[in-house]
Amino acid sequence: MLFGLVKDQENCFLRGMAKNYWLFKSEESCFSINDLAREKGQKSGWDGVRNYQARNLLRDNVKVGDLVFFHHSGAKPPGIAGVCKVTKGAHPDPTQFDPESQYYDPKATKAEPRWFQVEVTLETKFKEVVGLPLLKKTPGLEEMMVCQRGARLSIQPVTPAEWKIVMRLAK
DNA sequence: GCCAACGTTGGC
DNA sequence: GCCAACGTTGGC
Repeated sequence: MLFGLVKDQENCFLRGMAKNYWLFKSEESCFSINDLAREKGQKSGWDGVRNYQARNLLRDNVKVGDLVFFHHSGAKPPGIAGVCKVTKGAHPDPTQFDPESQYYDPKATKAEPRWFQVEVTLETKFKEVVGLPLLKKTPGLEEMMVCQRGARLSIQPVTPAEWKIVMRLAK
């Protein structure tokens, strides 16, 4: 399922067609869309991803120019808060080398980094968060990964059709 | 706070 | 390589 989607997107990329779409999850209390808005240039490295499947997507499939839904987890309600754009492709996540960081990984070395990040720049903050309950009851989003029970992956592919529907909900 | 779902670890 | 135990995520 996931593999199929990623494969499609890869093909898309190879054919030089439209950009890919993603959903990145962040705990609202940890790093919210407002935090991103306050960053210099409204951009930030998407650091702290410590899951191999998500890491692989970041490293291999997320490309400059791709568009990303900024999703707040742990919020009331959880939901999509806005859109950002990938402005720099995969590079080592610096927090893995920082003993002071909560994301420090003593097994990672600069020669062989284990974790990667991309840079995202804020594009749009939605007037209202598109809440997960609304996503779940919207026709056409039944298969959307974030709507699935137990879908913990923090970097998720989004289909163009799903993207369009969510953008319509945001207006 | 509960708990389901999922990932990781480590003994064997 | 299996699988039980444990830890984490994240909706509710």
